Amino acid sequence: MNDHSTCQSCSQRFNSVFCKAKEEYVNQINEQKICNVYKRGQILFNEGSYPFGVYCINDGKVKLSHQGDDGKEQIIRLLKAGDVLGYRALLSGDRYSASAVALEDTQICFIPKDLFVSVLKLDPGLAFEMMKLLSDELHRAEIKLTHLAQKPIRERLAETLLFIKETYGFEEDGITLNVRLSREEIANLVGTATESAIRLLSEFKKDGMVELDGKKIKIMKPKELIRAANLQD
Amino acid sequence: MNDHSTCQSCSQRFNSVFCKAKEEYVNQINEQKICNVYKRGQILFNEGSYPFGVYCINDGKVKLSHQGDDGKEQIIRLLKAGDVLGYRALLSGDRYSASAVALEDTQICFIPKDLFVSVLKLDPGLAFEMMKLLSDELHRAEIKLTHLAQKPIRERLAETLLFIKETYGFEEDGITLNVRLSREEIANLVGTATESAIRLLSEFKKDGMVELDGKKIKIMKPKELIRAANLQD
DNA sequence: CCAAAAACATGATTTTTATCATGTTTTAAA
DNA sequence: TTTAAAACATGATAAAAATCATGTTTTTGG
Repeated sequence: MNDHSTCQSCSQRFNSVFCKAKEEYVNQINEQKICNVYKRGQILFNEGSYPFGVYCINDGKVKLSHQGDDGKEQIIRLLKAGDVLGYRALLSGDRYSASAVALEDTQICFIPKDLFVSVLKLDPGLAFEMMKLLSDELHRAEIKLTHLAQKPIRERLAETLLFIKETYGFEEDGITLNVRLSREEIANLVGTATESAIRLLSEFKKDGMVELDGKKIKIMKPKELIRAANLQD
Repeated sequence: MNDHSTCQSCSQRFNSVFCKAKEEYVNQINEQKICNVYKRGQILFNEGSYPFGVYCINDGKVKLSHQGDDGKEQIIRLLKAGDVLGYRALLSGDRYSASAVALEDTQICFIPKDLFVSVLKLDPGLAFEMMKLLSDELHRAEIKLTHLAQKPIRERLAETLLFIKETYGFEEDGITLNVRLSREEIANLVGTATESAIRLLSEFKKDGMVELDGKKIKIMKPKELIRAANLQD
């Protein structure tokens, strides 16, 4: 289960924030990190528990989601190889405000809190990268917030499909979204009822914009999808 | 218009992030900052323009808002004395993604980009404070995102009134919210149509939870308002 | 391979929310 | 002060979206 060699060089291969740290610190991190494999559906951490470090995805996919007051899941981020997670709560000095679950079998490195914090103190370059990362996330969250408040569900679903494409890309065929999400998960990403997401996806299919084959989603007409998302930026 | 002495000691008086910097840097900031007074309705900066530094509110109130794709305003933050703004775009290396407007006559210090960045590089304590600030904002944005996706407007309006109370507090009477916002601005904070916000406020009044006197809003039954907001946390 | 559960799909209905219309009140500028 | 514009208010209507109901298909564990 615990395999150092698996991601000995992960921070080099992928351009995670840790690449921006000074070499000596990168080496320190590589020595002390702990690598694990999480099966599809396994929980990395749970909303409400205390952070003991940060996670860096070596290979695989992870969803980060809030539990709404009525228990409904809201997916707030999708993560891929090279992405870091768990830093928000750690830097705030909070418990986790979201849960992280592997969307497929995933290799993940764990960097202990003390190491992370001490390197962050000694290396302004890494600190800047973290600030940039946080700023970018904040930006994304604010845009999403505005769209959630102002755009109809049809547009938000189109935008979500494009976002999934941006995040995980296509399979070798160049049209199939490279991730398997349930309709419920798509709904929880869009912020709508599952039935609504299903219905709209069927509409998109009827319009020829997508093709549906179980959890496989093929983007047939990207340009029309962009129009359906009604994006100005 | 430009008055150094006005807020010579602002970073001491209010507990802004800059207090956490080392004394020599605080002094440097105090020397180089530029203070201005903005009249109610005046723009500090506009969405799409480039940041040349960060702003620190010495006294007064500011709203930060996005322009939705159809031109509708979405207020994403309310700021008060001691708060810093403009750092998100600067740290991301972006243009401003939001506009800042004074809600009343407001004293604001401007700290040039180069100074801010150089102090940030030299002082890990300040860098940590900035990371904490960003993390907290990100947290707030994610919670708001979930509520926007999952809660009905009535609950969100109640929550917004409580949020205004948390941010600006009460007037001397202990019940009147200490800020004047138009119904439209309240709607743009809640994320709904102006008429809906007006209607719900009237309902709250009928239920005896608030009293309305023009733009003055009095919170008569805070506990019932908390119940109406249906907050678990 | 089979059975049960979960996920998907779609129609009908209800609820929520936005929009439109119209009148009143407040605010601000001449 | 007066007057036009903006903000506020509220009813009526339309549109959007959630919920409920029911059947089908796909997954998954034994």
